[in-house]
Amino acid sequence: MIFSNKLILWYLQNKRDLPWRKTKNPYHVWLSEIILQQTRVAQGLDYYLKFIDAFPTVNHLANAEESTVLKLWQGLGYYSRARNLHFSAKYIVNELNGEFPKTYKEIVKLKGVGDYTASAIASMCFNESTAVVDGNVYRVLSRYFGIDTPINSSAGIKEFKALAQSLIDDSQSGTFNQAIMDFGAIQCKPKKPLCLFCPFADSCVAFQKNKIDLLPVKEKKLKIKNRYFNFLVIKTADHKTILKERKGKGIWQGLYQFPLLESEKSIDKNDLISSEMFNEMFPNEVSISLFNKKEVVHKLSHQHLHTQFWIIELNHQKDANIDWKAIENYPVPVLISNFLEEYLS
DNA sequence: AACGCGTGGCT
DNA sequence: TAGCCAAGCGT
Repeated sequence: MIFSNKLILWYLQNKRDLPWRKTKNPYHVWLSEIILQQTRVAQGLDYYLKFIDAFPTVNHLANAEESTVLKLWQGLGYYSRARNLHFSAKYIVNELNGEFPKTYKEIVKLKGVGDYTASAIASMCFNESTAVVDGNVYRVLSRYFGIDTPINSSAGIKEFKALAQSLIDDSQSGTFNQAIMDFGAIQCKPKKPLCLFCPFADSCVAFQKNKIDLLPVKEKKLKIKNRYFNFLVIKTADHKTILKERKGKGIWQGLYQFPLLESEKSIDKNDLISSEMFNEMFPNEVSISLFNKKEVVHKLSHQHLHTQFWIIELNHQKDANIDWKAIENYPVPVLISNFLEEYLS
């Protein structure tokens, strides 16, 4: 039996029941695909339901404030996805007359939509025969065909895309794409794949050669950087504080946080008091205490943030204009929301 | 073309 | 535990 038929047969018996599979509404499918980029189904599912509820159509999304979109996205990570989603919703409403683009070529022009996402939407919603290549597809194909080209090399990206495209069932491309991804997620898992019950076992090169654990091949990982964050948590006598929006290019763009003093290494109270930033913000006497006796280490994929929360109480601060009760309306990183939960409990 | 971008689950 | 990985994309 040819690859696609065997795969789809497996899929029909094993597929997961997921809400975005009940529809061909391209806006809903688009939303689900953006949420699921580098994100597990279990983590993204609630966000999908919340977004569909808050923004039932692309018009609703386009008309929202960016901070509202980010607030709903809070906790999901990779926040550029939310900003690009919102940007593209406005583009669809304003430039495309509210009509979702219908071909791969047009869909891939949306900001935040690359080859994978455009292929997924085009195949699932518009029956265009464009093969998806995500982490699951790399794993399934590298194992089944015994390909050791690094999946994150430019040669590998081309090779696997062409291979996937050669295997796709043109008459049911959307089903094929979902099938190969579900197969990778459920059966051909990264660790401990279910080879003993696998319908492809007798023709899988990696299984036959006992190389399952060696594939796929991935080139070097990047080094993790340590950073030292000191948040100045201001509390005035009339229950006000300061939050600042993160601008620029780094992490958490568009999210809010307490005023931040970043240092080269961990600092103590004396270091804090003698810093330029501290003296500019607090020319008069204030009460300072370190909230977390042990450094909080917040781990991002590429940075470890060694964090201290300094509680600074004072009578009045001219820039402190956010009521403590209003903090919950602002989108904040998980690091900040974890602190707030502990501090306010 | 390599790197930056979050968070959480699994081993 | 520390590292790997997850329905990738932008620059």
